[in-house]
Amino acid sequence: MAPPAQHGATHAGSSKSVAGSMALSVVRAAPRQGPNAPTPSTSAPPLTEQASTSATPRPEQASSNFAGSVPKHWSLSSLSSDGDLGLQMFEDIAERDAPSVQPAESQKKNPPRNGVVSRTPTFRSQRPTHGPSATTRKDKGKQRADAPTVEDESMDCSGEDAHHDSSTPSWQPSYENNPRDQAGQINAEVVLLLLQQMSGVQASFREQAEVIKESLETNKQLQELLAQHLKRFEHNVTDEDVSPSTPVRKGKTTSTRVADMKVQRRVAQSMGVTMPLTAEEKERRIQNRFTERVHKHLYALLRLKDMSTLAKRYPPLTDEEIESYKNGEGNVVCTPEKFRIDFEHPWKKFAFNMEARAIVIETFRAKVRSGAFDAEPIPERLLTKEAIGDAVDQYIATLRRTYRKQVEPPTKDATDKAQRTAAMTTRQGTLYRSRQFIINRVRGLARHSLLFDRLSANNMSGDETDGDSVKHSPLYRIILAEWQSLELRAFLWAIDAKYIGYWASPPGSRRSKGNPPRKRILRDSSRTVPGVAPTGLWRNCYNEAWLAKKQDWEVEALEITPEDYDFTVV
DNA sequence: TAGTTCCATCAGTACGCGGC
DNA sequence: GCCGCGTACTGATGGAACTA
Repeated sequence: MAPPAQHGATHAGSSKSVAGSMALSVVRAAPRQGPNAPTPSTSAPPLTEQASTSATPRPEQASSNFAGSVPKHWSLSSLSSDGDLGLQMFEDIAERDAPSVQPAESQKKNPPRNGVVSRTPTFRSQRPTHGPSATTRKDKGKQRADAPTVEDESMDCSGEDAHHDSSTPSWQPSYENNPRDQAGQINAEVVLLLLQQMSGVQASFREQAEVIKESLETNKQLQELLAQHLKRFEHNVTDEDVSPSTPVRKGKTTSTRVADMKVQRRVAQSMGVTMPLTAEEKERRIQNRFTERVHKHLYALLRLKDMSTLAKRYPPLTDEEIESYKNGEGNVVCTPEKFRIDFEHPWKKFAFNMEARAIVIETFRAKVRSGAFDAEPIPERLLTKEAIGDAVDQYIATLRRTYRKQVEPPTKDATDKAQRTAAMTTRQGTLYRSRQFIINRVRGLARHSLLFDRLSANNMSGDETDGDSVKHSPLYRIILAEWQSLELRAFLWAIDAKYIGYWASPPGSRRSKGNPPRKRILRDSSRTVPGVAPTGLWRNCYNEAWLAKKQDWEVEALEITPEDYDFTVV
């Protein structure tokens, strides 16, 4: 596979350019090493989750397979209602088996479409073929209209519907009163039919039991998986170890933990589960809303429509103005009506700015007291002068940055460089989240969460636009992170291929909406940068040549786990 | 219309430097 | 040594683009 040839399509195109790279040799070598090789096999088209987890039917599969054997409104959730399930099963079996004992005339009325039984391989396909085909079930509505319904057959059992008495088993010894009973040969056929019918019903019950058992097992596995995710989710919030056997890197930043939580939420969503907000997320929302309100308040005091006029509207005070302010002449004042900030002088030590700061705080408190935010009140603990002051100070730092940019605009090169850097950082974040997602979503990859617990977005390799301009669809040239070993790179690219596979054909639905994941390729011209090496990884995660260049104390600080990590991707 | 990726921009944090 | 400021780095956020 082409390295992160995240799309299979890039394999061929990049193979030539990648030929000289060491990474390719690893990637290419993988298929020859067999399935048990330590490096992941990535030569095949990106594996989908379906392929990787085909041994056990997923809940989506289970429920869809079930659709062929139980009424359509039935779902996994129905498992909680045994009584209902039993009734639905009985209805289904009775309906399904009915055609086998229908009078010839009735069978002519409802022949299987195309005369053949065409089915997809489902649980049901393992059953004896005496049941109805999937195509006959498709006509269920019409069949119910034309042929006896389940309810009709139930009535037959009670002997209330005379025209079914020859085909419907009854537990009452009725042959003594049945005219045809007197012709013993007919009775024998009836008995034979009954025996066959009972045998079929028993077999159906056994099959249904198997289906339910499998479904319960699938459901149980799903619940276990979700429980694991929830546990990890909570763990991310509390930053406590799940167990001694799962060492977790403590150095993850708050924002990375937030990103991890979002990934967990997306994983749960892909399984049809909505996770409740954690305490940390609730607190963050409150804090963010508070900060946003303070910012808007300051923005209103400055009477700004947008940031573009900040420096023009608020030039620094002249020496004369400063002197006048100090003397209290009243020519230069800072009031809510004539609010002003001097972005050249210090924010917390320049008297004029100190007064401006106090005005922001007091007017915001007055705004709160007037009931401006009563719809979604701000907690009392955030209404202190200190808390409001902190929020103001943070925003002033941003405003000062904006001011300086307007007074001394950066050069185009500097702007371009900053934009490229920001874009690459964002892509690293996207890469991290997508890798986290597939690790958490695909059961067979779950064990690699141990590795990802020690990684952050800034540990991912970067990339840059391949070529002078962005084309559609754009190609991104990988920037290698020097600290990563070849095995780790190959593993990460294999994970990327998995994600592409999942994105292209998510289980139970069509291709994912939205832009495709970016295509990343390795070129001969690909740059190598030192990158940010995480601590606590296994020794085969780090590049030996890179380690050899490090000082002893630097290597020690990495706290390398003295074991090899098993990068196998199945 | 919804969900995803991308980019540009905003915002928080850490660190270095200089003045006091 | 402390404090304020500037800078760089990093992640979050919002809107555009895109597609099912």
